[in-house]
Amino acid sequence: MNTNPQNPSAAVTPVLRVAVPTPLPRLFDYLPPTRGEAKALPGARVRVPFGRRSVTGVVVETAATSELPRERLKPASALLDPDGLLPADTLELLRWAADYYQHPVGEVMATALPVLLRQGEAPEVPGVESWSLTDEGRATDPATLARAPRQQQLFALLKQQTRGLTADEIGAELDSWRPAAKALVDKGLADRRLRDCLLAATDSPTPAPDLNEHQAAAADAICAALGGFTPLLVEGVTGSGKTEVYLAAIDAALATGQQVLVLVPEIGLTPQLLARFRARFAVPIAVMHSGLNDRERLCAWNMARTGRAPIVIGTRSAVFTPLPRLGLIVVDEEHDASFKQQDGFRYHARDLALVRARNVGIPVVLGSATPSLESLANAERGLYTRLHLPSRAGTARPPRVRLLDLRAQQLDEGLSPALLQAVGQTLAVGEQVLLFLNRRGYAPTLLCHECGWVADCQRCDAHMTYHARGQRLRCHHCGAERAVNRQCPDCGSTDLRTLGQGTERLEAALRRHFPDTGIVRIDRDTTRRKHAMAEKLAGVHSGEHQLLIGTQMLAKGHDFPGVTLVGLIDIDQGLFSADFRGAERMAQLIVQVAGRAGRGEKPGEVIIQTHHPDHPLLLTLLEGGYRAFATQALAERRAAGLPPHGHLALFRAEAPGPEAPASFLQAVRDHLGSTGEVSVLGPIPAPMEKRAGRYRAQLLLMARERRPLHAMLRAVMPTLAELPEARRVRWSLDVDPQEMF
DNA sequence: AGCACGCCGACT
DNA sequence: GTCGGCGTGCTC
Repeated sequence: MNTNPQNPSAAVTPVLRVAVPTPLPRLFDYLPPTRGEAKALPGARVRVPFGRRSVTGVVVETAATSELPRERLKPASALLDPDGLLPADTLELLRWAADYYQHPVGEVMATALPVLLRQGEAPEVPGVESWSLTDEGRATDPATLARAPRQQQLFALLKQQTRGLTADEIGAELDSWRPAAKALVDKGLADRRLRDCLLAATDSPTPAPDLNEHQAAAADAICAALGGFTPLLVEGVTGSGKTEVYLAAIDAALATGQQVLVLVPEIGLTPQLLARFRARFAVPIAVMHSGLNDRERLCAWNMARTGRAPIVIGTRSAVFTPLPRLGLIVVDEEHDASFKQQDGFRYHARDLALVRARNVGIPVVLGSATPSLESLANAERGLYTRLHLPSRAGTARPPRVRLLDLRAQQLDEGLSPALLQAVGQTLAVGEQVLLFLNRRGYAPTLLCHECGWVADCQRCDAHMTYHARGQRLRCHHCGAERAVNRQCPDCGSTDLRTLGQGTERLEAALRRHFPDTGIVRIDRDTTRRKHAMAEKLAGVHSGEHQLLIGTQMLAKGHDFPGVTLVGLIDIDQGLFSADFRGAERMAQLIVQVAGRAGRGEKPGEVIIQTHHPDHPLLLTLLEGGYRAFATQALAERRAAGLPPHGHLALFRAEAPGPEAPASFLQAVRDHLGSTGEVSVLGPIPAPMEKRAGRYRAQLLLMARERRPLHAMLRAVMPTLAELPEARRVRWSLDVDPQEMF
């Protein structure tokens, strides 16, 4: 039915090999659209019939023949991008990633495209919606809005910015501003119009500051590498001025007309960072983060694709952004776990940045105060150029770190007398204190003192956390929530006690000890509201709060110049993590938290409370710093054959009952076959077997060399979806897993 | 994943 | 008599 008798050249008509958004791990072949003369090029989207549906796919390649007989091929119904869409290097990266992570190529293509393009819309958008003052508004005295403070605030904001502000930009400054915007529009003072989505270039760029000798050497090394593939690892202690090094290198790349891609961790994309980039460069910047709406995201993506955005800053998924003149990639805080996607297409953006830089032939800069062991190993093998920023920029000096032995100490809600004393002294001289505890809520356990009953989550293998605010029990793994029991459900006793400390309890204890001190707690519970985080941080900077309590939210990115004392309340559970990466994460966390101390003029002090002051991790970290820890940890990984001295792949499966995951993974194991080069562990239940009512199991593959592991995966993956056991479970493969749960 | 087909239980 | 449960098969 598909042979066209009027077209004698049908035999030479190319076949389009199309990535279709489906979990099936292969391409689908189509004939070119019968109408329209433009040729469908690789990278262009096509509308194709797929089963009974019509979907948007991406042409990955064209071929002379198909494995299927031609008469079984359907023609594509439309070519959506006659002039192409994804450039060759982006397509190459996506195909490479689909193969490396053994993820269905159609889903990989789909994750790389903004939603609107997935839905078939045209890439060129007229602009993003923005609000600006009308001529009438500009001529209006703000005092006339005195009775409507919200409108007045919005008015003042719009007055500063003639090109208009998007919802995202207004939202960063004002809460619930939409009614005010509507009121201003109704009065004719403001209107909604379309503008481009770029962060405007500044008219007067801030001149580059003088770099110290280490910064200058690092920047020079990056600049010298421009034009060829070179990975560079910038190891800079907290406060050593890594960002200035990036900025200098970016400046050099921009000067030659190239584009620069900057990848940052999820929480790293702060207004402060953007302000810094914006103040420095006389070019517009495209920002790609989760706060954008679909149209804004497409607009930014298209600005990058068409070369109109010289700088693109984004989180993980920005690594796939098409950039025709890409000359440099920067991955800031390269050790950060948020570069690895933890569900669906489980790619690592840092690793893909390396692949992309190699494909394109450009330098890639990885920066961190606490580099991942993977990157350190590559540096040691001579694969990366290693650049050091050993000293803090300016006058700031490294903090003094002290272990505080908790054994046999009289603790008050987990606080030792020595720490309390140090906190008191620091507050007394008008300096700020940061206390870190990686556990939110009041107490992690609610226990019956009569019979030993513990409040457990019904759907997870976990205790409920007691939250004093609202008297609720919450499961931090599935989100289940219920009122706290008044009586033990087993024995009826009313003597229910809370065990252990969370940040909420710590806050209560500290308010008792320091009633006259401004105390602020920063964790997921206190920053849920939209601008709560920004407000709390502002309160810290203004000096309204002197004592900060927080979870690891506080450990990353934020700069607190007034903090001179940092206390880590309880690091012990992190010392004995079941995950082989636990020690690395713990060391990074300690160093990053400690780095919050004394970044201003005054020297800092760090106190680490522990029941294990002789723990080798702590001793090594204190005596030799992160470098010494890393050297030792790498030796241990080598001995155990673990990454980076070995390679892992993890099959996970989950189902409502415990049997199905185990039998599916056993079937996978049976299909893997055996080679001496890959060892297979499992199936074993996940460390927390039951979570959100589902039972989880895993099968771990370990190999010294990557090649036999990937060969095995490639051989087995196409058959797994066909297994009858696969129908009974949700399953996935995680290549280079970061977390083992 | 969708989406349809197909063959068995309780309802207007 | 049908509406609908989820098993199984297919998607160029």
